[in-house]
Amino acid sequence: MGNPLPRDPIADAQRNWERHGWGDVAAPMAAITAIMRTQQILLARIEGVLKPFGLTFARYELLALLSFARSGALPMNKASALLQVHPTSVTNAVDRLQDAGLVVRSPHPTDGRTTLIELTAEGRTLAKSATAALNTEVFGQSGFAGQDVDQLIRILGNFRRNAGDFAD
Amino acid sequence: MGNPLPRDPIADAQRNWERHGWGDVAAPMAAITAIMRTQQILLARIEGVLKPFGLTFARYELLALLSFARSGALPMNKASALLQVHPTSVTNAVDRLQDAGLVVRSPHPTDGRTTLIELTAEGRTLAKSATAALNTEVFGQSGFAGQDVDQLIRILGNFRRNAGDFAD
DNA sequence: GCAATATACTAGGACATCCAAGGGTTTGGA
DNA sequence: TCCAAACCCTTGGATGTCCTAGTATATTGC
Repeated sequence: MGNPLPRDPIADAQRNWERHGWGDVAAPMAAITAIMRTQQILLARIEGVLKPFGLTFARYELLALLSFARSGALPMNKASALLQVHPTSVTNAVDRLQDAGLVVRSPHPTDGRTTLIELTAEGRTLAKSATAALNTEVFGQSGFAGQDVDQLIRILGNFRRNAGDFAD
Repeated sequence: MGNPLPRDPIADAQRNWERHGWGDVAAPMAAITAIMRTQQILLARIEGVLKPFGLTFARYELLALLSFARSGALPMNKASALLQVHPTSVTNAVDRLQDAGLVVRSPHPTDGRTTLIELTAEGRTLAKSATAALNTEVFGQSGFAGQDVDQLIRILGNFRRNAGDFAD
């Protein structure tokens, strides 16, 4: 989307914050802005790898989640909770995955309100291929040093727990 | 969007990865997934604080950027580069900010291709208020320990440099 | 000087996310 | 037993992001 900038725009923002008398929150501001930007970079890489499979990250995540469920099926509300996205986002993803023949909707055997999402054979195969590609091309070359990976997992894990993501 | 889960879904995913023989990339996968989720949490907090001001994060970022430019004006392509988003995203944000009377478009004095975005008095005032609110309600209570903030800035700064964000 | 190339912005389209609302199903207490 | 409250999914609308053209203006090179 552009060439490298001569200077780090986030470091500049941090300096601006300090210059305006907000030095006490300049560092967390910079950290949070860096998280936003890093997410954007990673998402672009992931989408790039998934594109040849006809998948987006949102759809891949759902496919991967289903592939780890023993039965290959999950209620939509369960998927929504585990992926931590709004139920309407799951509806949207399932619509498209179903159109692509990768999942099917089936009624819950005992609860008439619930819809199960079920992986098709084709969906399971594609999930495997896409995962292999992501492992090789993204996770295997994340650009994070081993020790930094551990730091990130620890720091962000604490943050997510405090934010109410999980009780653990 | 939901209550806390009994267990950390990302730690579960990491275990699944290991169980399937991808132990060598399970940790980076978990770190990257955690970044995605953390971004989502932070964005929701920020949007919540900005909503009373009639702003979204994308619009706020542009407003804040302009407020730090000495003249209060920037070419659209410059804004696109500094915010590191696609030019069409800037067009979109400017359209809405202009409708709200917070910025105006003006022609570049010497380059007929370029459009300048200029902060209005109203826009400058709102930027100040919104920044104060974000500093108090988000950056001032980020939930990150002081030392962890430094770690994040360092780790993500290295990542962004390697990703080609800036030369520095 | 003029054509070819590069740059700047915008229009249209595909996706994803959230919120608000609506219709069907279960559950639980009176 | 039965109705209100709770729960589940979907539809419709607002935003934001990106990509692919398309139009207009500048620059370059011959």
